Amino acid sequence: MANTADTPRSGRGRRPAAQVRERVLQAAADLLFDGGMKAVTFERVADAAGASKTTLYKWWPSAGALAAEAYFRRVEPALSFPDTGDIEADLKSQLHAFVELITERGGGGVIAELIGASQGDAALSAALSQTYSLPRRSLAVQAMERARSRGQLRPGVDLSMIVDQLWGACYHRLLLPGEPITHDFADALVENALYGAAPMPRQAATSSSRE
Amino acid sequence: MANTADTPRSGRGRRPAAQVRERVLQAAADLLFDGGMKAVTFERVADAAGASKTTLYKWWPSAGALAAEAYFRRVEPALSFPDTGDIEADLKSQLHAFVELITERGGGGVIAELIGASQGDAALSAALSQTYSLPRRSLAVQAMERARSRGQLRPGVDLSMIVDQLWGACYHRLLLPGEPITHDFADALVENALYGAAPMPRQAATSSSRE
Amino acid sequence: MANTADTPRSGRGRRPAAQVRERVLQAAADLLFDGGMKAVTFERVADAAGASKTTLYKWWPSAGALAAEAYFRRVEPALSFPDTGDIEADLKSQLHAFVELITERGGGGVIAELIGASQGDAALSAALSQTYSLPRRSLAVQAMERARSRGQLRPGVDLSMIVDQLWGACYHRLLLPGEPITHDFADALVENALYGAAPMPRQAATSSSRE
Amino acid sequence: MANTADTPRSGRGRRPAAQVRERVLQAAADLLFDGGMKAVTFERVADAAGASKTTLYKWWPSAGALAAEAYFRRVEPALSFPDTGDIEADLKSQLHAFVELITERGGGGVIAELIGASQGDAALSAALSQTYSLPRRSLAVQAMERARSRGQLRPGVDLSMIVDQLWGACYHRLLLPGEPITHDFADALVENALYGAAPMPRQAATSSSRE
DNA sequence: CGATAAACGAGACGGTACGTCACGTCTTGCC
DNA sequence: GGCAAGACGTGACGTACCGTCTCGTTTATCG
Repeated sequence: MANTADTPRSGRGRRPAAQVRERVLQAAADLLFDGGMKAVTFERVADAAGASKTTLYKWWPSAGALAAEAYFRRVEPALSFPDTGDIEADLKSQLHAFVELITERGGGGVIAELIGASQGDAALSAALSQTYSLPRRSLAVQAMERARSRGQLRPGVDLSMIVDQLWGACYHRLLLPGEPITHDFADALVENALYGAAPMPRQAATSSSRE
Repeated sequence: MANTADTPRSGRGRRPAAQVRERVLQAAADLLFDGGMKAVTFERVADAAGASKTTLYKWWPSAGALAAEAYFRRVEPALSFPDTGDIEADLKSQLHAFVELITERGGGGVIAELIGASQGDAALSAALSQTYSLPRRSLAVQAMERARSRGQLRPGVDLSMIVDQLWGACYHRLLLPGEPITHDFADALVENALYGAAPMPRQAATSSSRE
Repeated sequence: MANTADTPRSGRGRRPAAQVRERVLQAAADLLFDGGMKAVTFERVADAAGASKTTLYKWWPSAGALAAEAYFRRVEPALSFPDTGDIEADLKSQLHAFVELITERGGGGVIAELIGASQGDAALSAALSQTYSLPRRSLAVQAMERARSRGQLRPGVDLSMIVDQLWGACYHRLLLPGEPITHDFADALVENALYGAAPMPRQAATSSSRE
Repeated sequence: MANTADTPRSGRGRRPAAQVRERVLQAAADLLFDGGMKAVTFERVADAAGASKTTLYKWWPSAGALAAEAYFRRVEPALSFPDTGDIEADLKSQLHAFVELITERGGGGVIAELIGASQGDAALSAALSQTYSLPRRSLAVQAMERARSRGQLRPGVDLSMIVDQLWGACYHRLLLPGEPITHDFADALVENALYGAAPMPRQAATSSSRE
């Protein structure tokens, strides 16, 4: 009943690993995009891909990890960070792209489910970190480092924290729904991260905290 | 006539609802705190509480929703927001308490798992919003409104966005691990949210500055 | 959702027992005739009759017993045994009526299910014996006693055994399907019960067997 | 490397089907013989046999069908029909054995419950027909055919009907209790089936019925 | 170039949990 | 005081996956 592909199934014996992997990831992505994470089951993926559960267990530590790989294989991350020389514009541009991703296309739900499933699935958590969150954080930090060297950011600021403040705010609204995720919201995030909410600049900008 | 002492419940007939609920929530909390979300199963909770699955299904739409109620019943939210007149101090104080919650005690993992499970469990998501995230967001916004009326925050700022920028940053590090969640991080979050990362105040802010 | 009757349900207080019984038996018969024995459940009957399970438990020892009473209430046994003076004709007439009952109308399945359920339901078994099988056996035996006194049956024959040989044969084909139950079959049963399958009358018709 | 001796089965993987079937049937028979049909539950059998419910569902369509197979596996049918050349003696011998089975040993109740459960359990009904009633009917009919060819039975008699008249009479008393099932009863059944209850042989033994 | 070993599909297996249904017992509240 | 309403513990139902394991087949590799 399975076997959605057109290739007539070469039989039972050994087949090239790459070919099997490809079919599996295709099937997993299909299931993921119209059924969510809970449709990505070793059982169902094996059936849909014409593969065997044993094979899946050999290559992926959990159904979540398989779903993650299938997802990123399909959406082709396109990891790049513009550098126009204006950090405010660059941050806004990136954040707009992110807002686009998690609101427009079905991607938002999938990302949310992946992050959700990664709590309590160590393998998926590791895969997400390595493939998704760490590279993105790193790119953003590097861009801000360049901006800081150009004098667009104060020297003492923790750049990684700013990543949390921008993207984390979006994830917050994605994972704990209740407030909308809009482009205006993205702009406000960047502006506030740069200029702050206080009416006046800090009087003595040097003081550290918790002393 | 039988069991006067230790077995407080005799047989099969109807028992007071409140009593059953209490036992169920106790059992669910126990399972949750030493086994995580995946230990909170209708099956196991019913068994541990001496209740019946049917009863659980009548009162809770999903195991996740039951876990959430059991969690909040036990950790007694203590929802309050200090108002010392100094919004920076108040925000830091609250954020420190939050950092404390999700790092020190076992609460962090549980909260993370609850949020994780709420992706893909609409009932749990609704329960979390209503019981947890919305009230907290509301308290913080109200405190900042008071601060704004005192002139400590610029009039045009979206206060709800600041909540996302502060707490969302912490959730970001909680749910997509890789960077530590520390008290210094909390302080830096508040300071940057108030004063921004740009070296100079906003250019258009000509009215007053360090001139 | 229940409450199929048109009477608008008189409320919650006490109601005349006879009225309640009537509604319950009607509802049970309805369920029985289009759903078989497995549809006659205390739960469903109570719901359909607008009665309470408590009430049903007070009056019937098991769902099977309730089904039996509902069945016999509806099909009105019409217990009578003709006596035309010709025992062969009378037996055939009765057996044809029985064949009619268990083949034509849906009665056959219900009777079979009742007998089936009575294995393992002592209350139903007792009810069936008392209401159904014993009276019928008794009527047939009495008719044959009259025939014997007229010289139409040999003196030494066990008349109750003949009942088993006639009706039991039909039940056999009803309960262990495989052979059809027809009117020819009924005729053959009566004829063989009267004249035997041996080609000649018993050689020494007086001698007993097992010697 | 582990469990060399007492625990013949280690873990979760696949095990030889025949082995599992054997254990399941043993457990089912045990439950059946001291608890009746209502003790033969997929749940309990699976537990007692150390098997999984899924496995049982794959091999048996209903708990009743499983019980039937377990029963016949244990009581080893020993299907044989003597042929001494005297049909009266042979029929009595077989009927005595049947009476023995359903009265002496616990078999009677089990058979009755199996037949009972087969009403409303199509799978069990089919299994009973195929394994139990049809072969037995066939053996008896064949024996009577041989007797008829020897001239011990009249040519026109429906032999299958005689099976119903003999065994059906016993089932009648088994399933609708009220009259005892004895060896004298068995003898009387055979004698009446052969020689009839009428005082004289049929006047015109050739007439057919219902014309 | 033919034997061997690796990898595969298929799927049965022991489990755990699901969500539902009915049982028989019990309490509450209405009439 | 009796009844409806219905919640309760119990236990079975039939299904879905899990992760492990056996089997037979096919293919690539190496002696």
